[in-house]
Amino acid sequence: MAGRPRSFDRDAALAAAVEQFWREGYEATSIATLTSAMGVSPPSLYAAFGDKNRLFEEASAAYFRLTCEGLDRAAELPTAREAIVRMLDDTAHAHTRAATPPGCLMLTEPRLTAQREELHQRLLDRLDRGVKDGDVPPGARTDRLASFLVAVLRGMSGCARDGGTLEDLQEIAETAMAAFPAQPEKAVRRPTSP
Amino acid sequence: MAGRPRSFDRDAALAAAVEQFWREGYEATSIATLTSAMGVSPPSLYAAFGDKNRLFEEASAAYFRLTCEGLDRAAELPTAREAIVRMLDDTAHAHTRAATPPGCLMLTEPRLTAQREELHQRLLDRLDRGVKDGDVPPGARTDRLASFLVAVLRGMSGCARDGGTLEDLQEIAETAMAAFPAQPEKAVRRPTSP
DNA sequence: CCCATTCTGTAGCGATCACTATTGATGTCG
DNA sequence: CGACATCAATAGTGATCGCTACAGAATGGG
Repeated sequence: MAGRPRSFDRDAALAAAVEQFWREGYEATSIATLTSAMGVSPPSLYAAFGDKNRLFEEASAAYFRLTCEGLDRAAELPTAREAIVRMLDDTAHAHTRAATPPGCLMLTEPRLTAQREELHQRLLDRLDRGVKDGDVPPGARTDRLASFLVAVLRGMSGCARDGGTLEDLQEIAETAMAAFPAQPEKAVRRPTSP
Repeated sequence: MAGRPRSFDRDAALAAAVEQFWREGYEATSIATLTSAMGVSPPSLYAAFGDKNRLFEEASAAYFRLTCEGLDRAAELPTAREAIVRMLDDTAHAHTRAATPPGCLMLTEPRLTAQREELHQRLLDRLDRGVKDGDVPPGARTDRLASFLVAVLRGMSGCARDGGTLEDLQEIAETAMAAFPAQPEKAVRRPTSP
């Protein structure tokens, strides 16, 4: 009932697939480049991962899981502002690491709309928690802010793809944070009319 | 010395090519879809436009020219803030028009890095003019601001590609404008120490 | 050992890729 | 009209696409 064991590390092969999809995107990545990068012949690839679509789904899910771990760690910071700053800075680093392709698979790949929506939701959740905790002003449009942040993240990814450096991305993030609503003061000062 | 005249409108065919590249990108657009959309047989296409690369260059150049016309019109507004607001709003409309594909060819296509650099330069020029005109504070980091704005534009394009509406994009633009430096006051008030 | 089972590599499937040789149609010229 | 120049359409180039049939190699159970 037992047959010949597979001769390659499935996780390592998947990681190689992640990198390929990350670097070139789904459409531009061919089975030939995948088999070459993964060190696996086509029949083995299809036996282990199904078809190109399912391999991509598994690869993007693995990528997404890692990304979310970073987001969750940043979200634990005491205030929403600190959490968002950390997320943006982590992103700047992740998009410009020499060991990995520039930019972000999740933010670039057209078919990963669902992942981007989940990213939006996670940002929104952290912002709403900030409102509840009192470190974000109660009138803040958290939904708009989350959409804005997703747009900025996307812009950072694109900038990295175009050769932007870590510093370039950090400057974008820093500039974007100027749009973050100011911390509410303990006593709200009523503006005086002229 | 004169031969048979071409039986199709070159400009109309180019416009159809622009739309195809705009909708699907360079790689995903095949000669077959182009000839179908342009109403031209392959040999005619190659005779009139060279190869796929040169057709794309001509198409993206035409797209870019139209985009720049809009930017130049917006740049004529009296202050840099007004100009940028207008640019963002025009972009929101252009990315969500029903008659054209969602998003932006220039901001999405990987190989159009040069066009994005020129966009950055145009934004920077307008911001620097704002500093010279006095409607942007002299200490403003216009280069960072321009990079930030390109990132936001890219984010808006991506949002539109994911199905974002005109209102979604306008909210992103409005939120981004909170990062625009405040108009300098006539008399600078020195902050008092506590 | 033999057999069943599962993996591996070669080799190739039909379809599509960007692109073009060939042939015939259609125009302007003398 | 005939000569010539240019375009258009069919058909097909070799290469590559995603994917798989087939045959040999490596395991565990009897």
